[in-house]
Amino acid sequence: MTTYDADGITLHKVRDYVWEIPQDESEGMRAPARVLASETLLDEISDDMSLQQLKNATHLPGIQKYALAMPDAHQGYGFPVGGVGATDAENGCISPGAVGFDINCGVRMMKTNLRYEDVRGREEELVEALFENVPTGLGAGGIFEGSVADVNRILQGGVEWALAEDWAVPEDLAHCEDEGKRPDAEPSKVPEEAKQRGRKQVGSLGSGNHFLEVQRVTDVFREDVAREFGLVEDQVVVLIHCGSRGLGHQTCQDYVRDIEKRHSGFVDQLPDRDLAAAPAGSQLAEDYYGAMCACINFAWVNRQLIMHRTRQVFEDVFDRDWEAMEMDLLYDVAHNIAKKEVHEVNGKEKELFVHRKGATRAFPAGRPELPAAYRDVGQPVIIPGSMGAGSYVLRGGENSLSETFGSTAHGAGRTMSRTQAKQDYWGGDVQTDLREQQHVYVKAQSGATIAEEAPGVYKDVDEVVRVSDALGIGDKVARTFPVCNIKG
DNA sequence: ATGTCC
Repeated sequence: MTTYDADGITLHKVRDYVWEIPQDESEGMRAPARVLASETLLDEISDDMSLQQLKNATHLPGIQKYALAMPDAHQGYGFPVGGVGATDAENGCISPGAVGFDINCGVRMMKTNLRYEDVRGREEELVEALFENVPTGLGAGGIFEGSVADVNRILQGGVEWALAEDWAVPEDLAHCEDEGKRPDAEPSKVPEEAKQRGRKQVGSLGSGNHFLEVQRVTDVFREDVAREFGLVEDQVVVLIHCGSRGLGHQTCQDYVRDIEKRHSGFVDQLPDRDLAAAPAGSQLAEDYYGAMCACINFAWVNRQLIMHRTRQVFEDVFDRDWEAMEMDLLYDVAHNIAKKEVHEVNGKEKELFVHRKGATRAFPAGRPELPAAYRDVGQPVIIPGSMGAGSYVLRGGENSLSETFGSTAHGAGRTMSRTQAKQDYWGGDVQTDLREQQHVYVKAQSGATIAEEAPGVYKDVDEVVRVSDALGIGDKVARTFPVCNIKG
């Protein structure tokens, strides 16, 4: 048997791109763990704490089948980014650390009918107009600023609120995961302080790896699926990557603390306090789930307002109505989320909390959750790469339901810490190189953010996507390359 | 990721 030794953790090769850490009950593992990666990616994944964190995740009560690391996995808070963990929704647990601090950090892609030649030569103008109109960075305010009562309406209604306030058209809802609204949202369970922070953050990009990028489609791999998605070579598209800002962060933080306090016995059984989980059925598990669903709605509204503002910017720059430019939403996918979903486990349908932290839902054709537009083809999966490498659109793969609880990767995944990146790169140089060598126009609030997000700090997104495609969990449909990018 | 320290 082929094995891979990673500093005290031995993985057994199950088949190409599938590696397993066998269950050791004496250690308290309640299931095996699996890493979906090529050996190249495994070399990078085993370089940080992510394999130990993945092993720790198998200790979560009620964990089903195996804890999973996607090809882009790297270490996170308690639970790896690029991790998937499904727990029994009745007798298991829910873990905020396995969702992530940025609840419903995610990405949406908006199409246009513009061609690359329509924007080439106007990058500077476009990037300036976007930077002027879309709030970026910390403390920049939001496109919409309201009262706590407004925040409550957003938390409850999701994109339905945006539609009622003329920040959306009905087609936007029809092209968003869950139609842009988690019905399980309980705004009353979101901490007051989180709502206060959220008041001024509705329609704001934030900082770190969040960005808005105009891109062009460079490659189409599956013509039939691309046609269904409305994607063609040379088409201009817009990618928006951001989350629930301080509101989601505060909510996660408060619930982790509460869980550690009120379920200390339960948490003490786990190998890492940062994995803190509330037992399914407990009041706190219910409260966290309701609050998290509300934060999910907030993040969808956040991306919706940014997208709608982008339509207005394009109207100004290109002097045409956005409808005439066919600026329609392709899809919006969550990257940090836990959801009640029904999956088959040992031949039986079971309701699970599927934690996807830095992982994308990748449902194939036929799943009832999919919107009408994609029910017969499979959902679009959007995987941002780096500013120098481009991004991918995939289609939920047939094998995802049996292999990954309907999930695949979410990005390139970092290989270098932010601190290290700022030592190795200078923002101004990265910006100049991108412009002169790759014709990519970047504008950011802070040079440090550009350094932190230098293309060199990321894994090879082509390799991540190649593995997803080979495993049949997410099929390659199209590739894009940046035109211009704004960030915090 | 994040009013990058309650």
